[in-house]
Amino acid sequence: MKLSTKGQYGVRAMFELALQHGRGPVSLKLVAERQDISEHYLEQIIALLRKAGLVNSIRGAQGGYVLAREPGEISVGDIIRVLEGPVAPVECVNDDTSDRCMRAEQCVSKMVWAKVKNSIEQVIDSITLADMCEEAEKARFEQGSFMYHI
Amino acid sequence: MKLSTKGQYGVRAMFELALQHGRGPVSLKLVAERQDISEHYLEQIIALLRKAGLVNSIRGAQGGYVLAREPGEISVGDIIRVLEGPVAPVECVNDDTSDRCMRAEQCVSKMVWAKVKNSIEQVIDSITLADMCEEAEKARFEQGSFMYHI
DNA sequence: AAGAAAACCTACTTGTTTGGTAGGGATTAA
DNA sequence: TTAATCCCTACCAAACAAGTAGGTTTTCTT
Repeated sequence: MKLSTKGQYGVRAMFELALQHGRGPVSLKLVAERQDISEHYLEQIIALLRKAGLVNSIRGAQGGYVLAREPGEISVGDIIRVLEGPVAPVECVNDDTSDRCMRAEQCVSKMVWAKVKNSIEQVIDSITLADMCEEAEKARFEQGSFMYHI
Repeated sequence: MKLSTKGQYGVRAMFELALQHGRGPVSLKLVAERQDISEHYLEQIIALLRKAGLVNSIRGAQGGYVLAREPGEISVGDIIRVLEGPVAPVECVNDDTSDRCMRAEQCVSKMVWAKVKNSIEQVIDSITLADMCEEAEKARFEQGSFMYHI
């Protein structure tokens, strides 16, 4: 049940863009620096997010990336699905797959995976970048005490 | 957010043992056949479950495996943690790791992963093999109509 | 017009994991 | 004693992860 760095980096990069939202394009260099991610690797990740329509790019000097929608309109789930594929823990509970379940016993395990899938989706689809920004703002005021009550 | 076949096969094998619970040892051959899993591969998987104390083995002819505890005392989470490691979607929310979070921003994403982790754990720790058997029994009576309302 | 800052692109690399297979040895019921 | 069964180590091919390398193209600034 692991997330690859692609998903992690992607969320962190998008969060960084959300923090700067409304203040013009942000260069990848800055994002990579602030989030401590290899710039070149991040380039490949953000290319996927661009193709998926979650960010827009501005080329040339002083260019960079901006969120394609408001931070409140982009959820963690949107980002993860682009970078990691569908959240189904096993293939057979994936909506895209027309995979038939052959026996009743398998159905029972399938039900377990479906429950896992739903609970994950409920979490990641309910948290938007705006929520994360708000949380960060809150943390800033609480002066680090935040770290102790995650 | 994928589960490897190891986890899937493991749960299905344990479920099979639960169905036969109380009726003596079940050979790996039978389990593999019924669940359509490579016997040799399953051998490696069940070895891990044995070392973790979830099943006991009886060697020799007419031997096999039995659950080490009652089906109601073994959760899906117990099985998955043995075969897939801790359920933390990212390393930094793993209890075993003494990984310090360096910046407040990272904390925000960390909080997201912690929520995901908790919701997964709540599901897999609350479903026992006994629950799965009960569900299978129910499905048997509903004569296949079960398949359509997962 | 020149230079630099940026996005964009394809290919390569290195190590790890996955999902097994091969080939035996040890134990025990019949 | 023999067949069924668990037990063990080693090996393997393919895929994936997490980057690096080395460019091209676009556009702002001077």
